Amino acid sequence: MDLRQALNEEQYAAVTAPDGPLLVLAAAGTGKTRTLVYRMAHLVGRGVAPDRILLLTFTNRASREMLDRAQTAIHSGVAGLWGGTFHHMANRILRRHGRALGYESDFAILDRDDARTLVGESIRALELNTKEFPRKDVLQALFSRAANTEAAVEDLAVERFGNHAVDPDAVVAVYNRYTRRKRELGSMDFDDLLVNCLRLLTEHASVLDRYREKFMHVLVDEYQDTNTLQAQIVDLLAGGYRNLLVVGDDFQSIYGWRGADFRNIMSFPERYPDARVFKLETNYRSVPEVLEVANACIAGNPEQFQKALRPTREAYQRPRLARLRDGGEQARYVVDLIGELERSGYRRRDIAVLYRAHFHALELQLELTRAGIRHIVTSGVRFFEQRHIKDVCSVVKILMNPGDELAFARLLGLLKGVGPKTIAKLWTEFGGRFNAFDDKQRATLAGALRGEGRRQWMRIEPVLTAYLGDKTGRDGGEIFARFGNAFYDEYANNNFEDYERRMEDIRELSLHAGRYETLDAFLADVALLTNVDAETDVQRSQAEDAVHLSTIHQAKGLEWSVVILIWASEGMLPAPRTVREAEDGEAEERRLFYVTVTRAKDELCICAPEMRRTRDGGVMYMPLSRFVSEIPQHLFRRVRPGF
DNA sequence: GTTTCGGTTCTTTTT
DNA sequence: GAACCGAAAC
Repeated sequence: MDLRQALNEEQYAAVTAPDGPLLVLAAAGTGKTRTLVYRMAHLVGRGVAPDRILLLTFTNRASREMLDRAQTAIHSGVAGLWGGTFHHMANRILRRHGRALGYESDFAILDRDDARTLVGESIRALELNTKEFPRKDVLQALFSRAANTEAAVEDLAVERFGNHAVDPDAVVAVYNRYTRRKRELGSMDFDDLLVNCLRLLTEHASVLDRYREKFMHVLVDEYQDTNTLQAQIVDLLAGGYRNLLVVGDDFQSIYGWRGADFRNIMSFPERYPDARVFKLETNYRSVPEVLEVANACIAGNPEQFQKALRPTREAYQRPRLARLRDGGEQARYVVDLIGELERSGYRRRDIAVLYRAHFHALELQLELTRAGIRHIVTSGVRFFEQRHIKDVCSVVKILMNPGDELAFARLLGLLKGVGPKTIAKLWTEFGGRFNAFDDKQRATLAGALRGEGRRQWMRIEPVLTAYLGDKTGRDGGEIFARFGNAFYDEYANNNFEDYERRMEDIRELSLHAGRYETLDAFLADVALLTNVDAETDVQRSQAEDAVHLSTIHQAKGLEWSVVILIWASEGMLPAPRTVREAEDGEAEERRLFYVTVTRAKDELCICAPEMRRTRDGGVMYMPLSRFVSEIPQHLFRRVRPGF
């Protein structure tokens, strides 16, 4: 492997840097992934065993991509290297050592939907479910924010609801109850994974020492999007050998609302005074005209590292700026544009349409369908959070973990004539554990049901007992098929319009589960794999030659020949709520615009409708997004579609 | 007493 | 859609 040949000067310096803390400031499109992959290869080449390396990434997709590429680059392979998201790593450590904090190794992970359910239950139990009191999803978001910023729930409640008629103490009461319920269920939500991992490393020196010793090298991708918990975890883990490499770009920090603090990357040199700093500024991705727009955009956020993206590509043409009448005209314009691009040689898979929020794309989806243009939407609903997926997973969950109240409730709730009351009564009667192997419990359950619900249950029961009977575990996917045949096929057919698609999902799930050695291992992953679908979207759009539709957030780390941004209008981008409520809202929204621009290799087209129908039937005029109008207009090519 | 159904309202971003 | 509420149906 010839590093000199594979890398430019900047990258080579970072890849071959000696041990010790390293900060790589990698602007968009400058070969950041490449640098990380080759650094891993370099370390292994120098004799570091792969299992002494920890690679922390922001998404599962990024982790997989890097490990795949490293595998190719290194002849001896990277088997044993720990790679994944912070949540994955925390999960792995906590399964092993969580007992020190009072958790069993088979603790359940609550996904967002589960967490919301528990919060809702707490609100109800405290009889706070009035019109004035915040809804469960609002409070769940607030609790999450508190965890990720290490703030007190009470402070956030005062800040958020102080001048409304909401009592902060009541919010705290809900929080306490929610926390207690989580403990009762022996479960953790996403945030607990991080919080508890940090606690474990802080309070249990033996655990900390073990991992400090293990991880001789720690590499962190997208460091600008780490929050305080994650930064502390990294500092602790790397605290022994101090071989810490962090890569990031403060200008692509777009997760502030989730507690990410780009000051982590700004202050890295202060926390590690001996850190070497490398800058990657040579951009290989985009044509100069696109980079000019990106550079002009940076100027809007003066308090950040000012850096310039240096182009390497030939001059091409300026990005288009299309001012359109309304969403309908925009949708038709995008369809026409795609046709035009296809005629000039682009494939559909080279094209992405990006937007701030999922609902911005609704109109366009209809128009694309009407025009027969294949497209793939990276949807807002995570694969494993969809109802039908959670329904069939509940069968496996209750089998593996008899104390999983949420799974029990979900499964029984599918039966005709069974509602919350019946479920609660049974659960109490069972003493908080349902063991499908227990004949008496099964008899009680069957006895409590009548009519159609009972008939349905009698068909489900053999699926459970058969599973426990033969203890297969190996062919994990089988149980989904059996449950489908016995009950869910019919249920789905009666309850879902898009029955076909959902059953297809379940077959897919069954295959996926079958790839795991045990169902336990599958379950441990399920909650964290919420994005399985989104991460295969890229491959799907490639394979099916489809236009890719995605939020800007989910486009992070990706690139396309052609990027079309829709709704670059005030009121849509920036999102008004962020500007209003978040401290650095406008700056972060500007970074979002920057991320959009820097995804484009050849063509960038910015669409900005002038009008939008309001709910009450009126019409709202929308100026051009401030992020577009603050940029020198001669950098754009104005287009006026002729209608 | 429970469940189910129908009408209404709102929709930022996600591990 | 999906979350919520109130009314109808079982």
